[in-house]
Amino acid sequence: MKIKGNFIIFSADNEERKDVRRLKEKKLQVVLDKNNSLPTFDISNKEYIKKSAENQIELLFKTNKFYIEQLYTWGDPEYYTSNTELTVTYLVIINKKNIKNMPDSFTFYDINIENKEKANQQDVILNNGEKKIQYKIDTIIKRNRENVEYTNKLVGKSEISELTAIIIHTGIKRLRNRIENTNIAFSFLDKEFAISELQQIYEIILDKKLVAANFRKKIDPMIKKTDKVVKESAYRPSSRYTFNDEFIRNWV
Amino acid sequence: MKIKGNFIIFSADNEERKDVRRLKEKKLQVVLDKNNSLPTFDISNKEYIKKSAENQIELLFKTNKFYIEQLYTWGDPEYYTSNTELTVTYLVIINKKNIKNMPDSFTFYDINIENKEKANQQDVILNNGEKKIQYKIDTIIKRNRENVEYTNKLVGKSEISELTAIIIHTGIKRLRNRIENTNIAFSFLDKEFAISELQQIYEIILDKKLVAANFRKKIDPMIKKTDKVVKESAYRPSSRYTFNDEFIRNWV
DNA sequence: GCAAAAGTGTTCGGGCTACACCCATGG
DNA sequence: CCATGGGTGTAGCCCGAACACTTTTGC
Repeated sequence: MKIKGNFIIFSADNEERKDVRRLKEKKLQVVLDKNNSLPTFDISNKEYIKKSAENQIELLFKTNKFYIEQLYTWGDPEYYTSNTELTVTYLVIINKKNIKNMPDSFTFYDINIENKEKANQQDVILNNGEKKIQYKIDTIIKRNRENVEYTNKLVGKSEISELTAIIIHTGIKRLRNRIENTNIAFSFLDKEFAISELQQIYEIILDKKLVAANFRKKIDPMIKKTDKVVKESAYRPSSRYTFNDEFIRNWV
Repeated sequence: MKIKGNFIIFSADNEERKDVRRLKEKKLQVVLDKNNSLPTFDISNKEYIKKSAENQIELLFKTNKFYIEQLYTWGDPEYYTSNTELTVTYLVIINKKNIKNMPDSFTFYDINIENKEKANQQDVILNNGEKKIQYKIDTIIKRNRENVEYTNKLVGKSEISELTAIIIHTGIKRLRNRIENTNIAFSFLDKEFAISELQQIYEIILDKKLVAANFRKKIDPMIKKTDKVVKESAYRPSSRYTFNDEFIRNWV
């Protein structure tokens, strides 16, 4: 049986400012290889699988600063045109500023998800500036006493494979879960950041606007104020904060 | 590379009554094969991996009523004495009353977790009536800005393999998460049940006593009252309830 | 009557939401 | 001076925790 590992790599990048004076807006991004597939790695027989994954990320981006966790193992032969039969996916969060090098074939695509009213179908547009990849995903929910089962289907044809679309979908769901229960949000940012930057990470992952005053209070125990002050916009400068290492939550 | 699938199968059984008049107490149980290992299945190249897992459970227990979800894929060669190099684990919840048949080599072990005060070490005792398997698990937590990493280690020697111990540990953690966010609790019970039975499922999974009055209110939207009344104990009979199919939550 | 379990109601506090309001900045 | 972002305070609401209390049953 042939096994492959692959990565769903998320990052958050600043878009162009709408107005010189205003804040930069962040976008959630994902890395695709040039053939619209996810970056892969080989699972060596002699190496701890997570170590293989970590080593590959270090090799690809020449940094050891990133978040990584196992996402899911896929084994539906229908998804494949290749002869791989099992794919172990790792979810990675990386701050672009830590990337020292990257294969030419990789590009970061902005993720835009539309059709939010219709929860069972999502229109996704991936955009790397040069190329746009569009697709629709249906979510079918089967509920009964024994189970709640989600099945995702790619609707129609797309440049992207069904498995890739489903992995992106599953990855975003995992991010949404993790951002509420862990400190993953900080992995998107520099060591020191403005609260508004952190809020933007929450907003792009949860895909909704948050009230700044309330957000500030909610994340207060997770952060520490530094004595540094930086101007993000043309307006009042903000203090820089860091992650509070003493913060403990019942991480799941 | 050699791949195996295996199962961490949970069930809840009634213990002996302490007093004829009192309620039966439930115990969380797990299935082990006779060599203290977890039941396995073969991952066929031609079959959807989840289907392989489901088919095997159906074959082993002669029922199609069970809950199943993928738990994790393990690949640390240190864990193995055998020549398997990758193990995909599925978590299964089964109500014993639905089991029509079972291999002789399987037994259900009660799970007792002690040393609760010391959160970083757990004493586990598995007991099937005839045999007791004891072991200790250490949880090492590494926290930093990029990650919160849990590493579990089997302390000392045990009749159970380290991977098996870790899978049980991980399975219980998953159950705890799922019981708060999904309807898995109902998979342990008959279609119709008393609220106290449901509460016992929550209690054995969360490993703490709950206040009946509050529990009742909390789960009220998830259940429907039937007109059936049954005596569980020698005292006031309870109404039977069923899962409310209309109940919708943001299942993760 | 009593103990245990089924079931209802009330109070309290913490956390989230909404929102008013202040300060700081530069165009 | 005004738009925008940084930052504080407060009032209302919902939900969970604690607990008092009633009802039902068998011994």
